Amino acid sequence: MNFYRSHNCGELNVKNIDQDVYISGWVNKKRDHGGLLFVDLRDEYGITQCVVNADNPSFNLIENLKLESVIKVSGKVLKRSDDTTNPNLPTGEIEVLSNEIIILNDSNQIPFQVAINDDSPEELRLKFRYLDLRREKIHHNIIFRSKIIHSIRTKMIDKGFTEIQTPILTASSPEGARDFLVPSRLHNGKFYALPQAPQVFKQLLMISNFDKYFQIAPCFRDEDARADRSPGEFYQLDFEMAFVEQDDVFKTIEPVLYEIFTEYSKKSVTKPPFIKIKYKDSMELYGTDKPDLRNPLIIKDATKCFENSGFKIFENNIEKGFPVKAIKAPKTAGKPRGWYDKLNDWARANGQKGLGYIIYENNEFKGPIANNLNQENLKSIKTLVDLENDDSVFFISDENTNAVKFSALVRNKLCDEIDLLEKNVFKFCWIVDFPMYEIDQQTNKIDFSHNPFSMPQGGMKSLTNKNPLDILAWQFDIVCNGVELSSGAIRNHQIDIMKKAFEIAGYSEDELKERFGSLYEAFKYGAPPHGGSAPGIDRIIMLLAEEENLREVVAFPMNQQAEDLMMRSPNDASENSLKELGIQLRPKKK
RNA sequence: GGGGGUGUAGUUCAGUUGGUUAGAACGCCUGCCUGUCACGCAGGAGGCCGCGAGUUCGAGUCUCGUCACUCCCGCCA
Repeated sequence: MNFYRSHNCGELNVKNIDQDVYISGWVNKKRDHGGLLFVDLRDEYGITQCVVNADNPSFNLIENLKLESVIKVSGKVLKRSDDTTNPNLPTGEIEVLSNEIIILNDSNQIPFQVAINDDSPEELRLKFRYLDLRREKIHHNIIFRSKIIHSIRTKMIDKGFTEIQTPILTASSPEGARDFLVPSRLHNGKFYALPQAPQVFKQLLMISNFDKYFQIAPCFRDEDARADRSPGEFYQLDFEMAFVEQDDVFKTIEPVLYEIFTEYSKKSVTKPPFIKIKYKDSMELYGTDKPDLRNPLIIKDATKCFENSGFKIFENNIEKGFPVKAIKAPKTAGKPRGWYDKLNDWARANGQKGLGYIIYENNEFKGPIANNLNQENLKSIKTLVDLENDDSVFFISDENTNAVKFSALVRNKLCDEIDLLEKNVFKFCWIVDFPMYEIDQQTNKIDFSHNPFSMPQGGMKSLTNKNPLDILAWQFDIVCNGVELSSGAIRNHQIDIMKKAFEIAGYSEDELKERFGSLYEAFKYGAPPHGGSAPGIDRIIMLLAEEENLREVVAFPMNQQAEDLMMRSPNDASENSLKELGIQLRPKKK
């Protein structure tokens, strides 16, 4: 009890009848009957109807008060008559008959409705984020976020993890994204970098004999945004364990994710152990390394079916070394011609020449491609994708990388079109056995395909004996409903293997020392084998809150251009600051 | 850096094949109203149709450019 409230706006009920109370909150709604005024007073805990009679000295004041003003209402709790109770409100059986009303802070005309959840322009919502955050849905998302993070923290600590903070102002580390730089005043011309992840620090903590480390870690990357990728900054459940193998990491984090997802959602959740899909298989079956397993469609390689088929377009492609991919669309033979045409248009809009298809109906193959093929080819296709009556099958042919990418799109599109996505379920899987190296598309040179911290499978033996492109890494991702939640690895903790790994990617020992100086040194003093992962907190919450966009689960997000419209960030630096930092601007020509 | 979508009142949206004075709902203002809870009734204000060119007798509508927001690709675990 203090000056402002004896109760909050959500707790009064029939037990409080006849009590003198005082409550404070925002004016959510007013209903003015001339001689009688209803005010819905709102705080975080609920809404209470306050009645203001015409003989109340504050009547005129409140009648003219703008919505979202903050007031304190003192009065008596009355039971509402049966015909005036509101079953939609927890406080709907009572009301507060106002006596004294104090305006604590009045509001200007609000730029968008707070009491109603309509679609306001995102630009306005971000500019007036404090108003937006009052609105029911997003307000609850932020509370939801807090609960989930609390729960994650408890579970990690219960599992024996130690929470440790690592520096924000640090040095550039070689994760691969662009760094945010912070100029140093004490060292003119030098810069701190914000961590892209606490990667190096968590490995150093392993070397420091912290057996199990975790942190709800802020990460900063200067890369372009997506709906599921905040520009600038985001949070990871960063964890690392000493003396572990890949399966130990899996066994540790699987129950945490399973429990979080079952506690905070009504959907059914994959039970541990989550299935493991090899990277290579995932690319082949789903065209992506983050497959949505709610989608039952799979991709088949139909290249052989079109060899010497008489269908010139694909045959020419095959001669160039391009594959043909096939995806069965079950029970779509009855779809009108327009449906197929529309998919064809969609394919063109996505940069393809078209989207071929064959319809299998009444034991006959139909459609433009079918007419070009002989029965033998058609039968091989039927067997390949297991065509049943009334199914159709779609074909993608392009240069391999494009074909794989586009077939993933087609797989999603068809699932969407035929409404095959399994509902009310979170489907987890591990993607494992990522390749250690890949060919850089631009330079045509061998480079690390993930980060260079991972241990190659087979260790030094693989590095010396195998074709680099055949070497797998102890590198894994966890994927849920097509969203990549995290990636992790068993790390490379041995200098000689590291030297060799870098040598293969074309980096000298000097470069290794330059980029990994701290780890390179530390590995000389007894580094335990270790590994870990870092699930994205924002993405987990986005999935659980069933939101399509990260901004809906972040209190103060930036827009897609990485601007904070409310704080007006980024902004110019004052001449004074620049001078002190020894920085002269070099404006880019547009 | 590239591609798609959107841009009309404070907000959500409608606006025909290019054709009078650009509409509706919510919000706002004024008045009325003692039982509403999406209160009701009557009246009213509010528009550089994102911006700039162009085509046309005539542009919210067509063309080009540009800006903003958003989604995607590139980039990024």
